[in-house]
Amino acid sequence: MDENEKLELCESECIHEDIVRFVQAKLQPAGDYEELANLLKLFGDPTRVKLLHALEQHEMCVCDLAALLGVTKSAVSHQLKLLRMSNLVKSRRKGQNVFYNLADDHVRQIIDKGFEHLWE
Amino acid sequence: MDENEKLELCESECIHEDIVRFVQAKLQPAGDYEELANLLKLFGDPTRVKLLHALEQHEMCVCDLAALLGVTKSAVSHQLKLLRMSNLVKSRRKGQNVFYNLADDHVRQIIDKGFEHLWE
DNA sequence: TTAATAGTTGAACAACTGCTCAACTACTCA
DNA sequence: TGAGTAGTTGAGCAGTTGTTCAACTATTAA
Repeated sequence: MDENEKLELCESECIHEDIVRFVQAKLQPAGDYEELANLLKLFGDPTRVKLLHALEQHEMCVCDLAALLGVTKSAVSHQLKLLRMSNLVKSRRKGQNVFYNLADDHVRQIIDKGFEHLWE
Repeated sequence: MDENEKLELCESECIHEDIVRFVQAKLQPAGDYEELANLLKLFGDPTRVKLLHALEQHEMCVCDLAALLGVTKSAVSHQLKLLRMSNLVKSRRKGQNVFYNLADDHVRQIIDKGFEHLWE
């Protein structure tokens, strides 16, 4: 179903067609919102967002993070895997430890904007 | 259980205590991460993030959004309620229509950072 | 006042998510 | 090599979430 069909099939009749078409033209392809949601979803869990904020402060190994967050190493490792798959964190092994770091500065920026919204 | 107890009770023994305490001191109170996660969670659904990105382009009524997203007015209204409760959107009634707008610029900034991360 | 359209709400359900547990691999040191 | 610690993984589950449906309220126009 293309975008025009969606407009026609809609249950409603109050649609401001000119505006809807204007906005439609500015939106990204549907798949982009899927990807974006899958990325931003990772910030939507208290454990994960605390974990990310912690890694903003200093690189840490899985044990450190588990202690800091008060959850098992397994739980941390599961979350880190998701974050790694979305390129939010990167890891480096040093002996028995695997140290985790933020992959780039976007994490910090998103978390900062979130806190700004809450605090302002 | 305070933060020191968490450290002591942890199953692991490899903890880098100095680093963990250093990071601990920089973290926010636990409740802040709950709030932050509840906020950012709203960006973690394709329908909602598309809706927000659409409102970035122009204010729209519920019918317009339903047509644009290809979902029912009910679904849109449920989502808008969540977004309103978190001060991400605001509404104004004009006759039979209720027009929705972004409440401030944080939405745009968070979505932009998300797309940046995906595209860079 | 009545009919019509816009929008909201609560219940119910299917799909998803984050945790724990147990079993596994990886590395180190004696 | 073998024991010990760090980390990963998959299954299973309890709790959560996004949608639809049906019933409701709000506003307008005749």
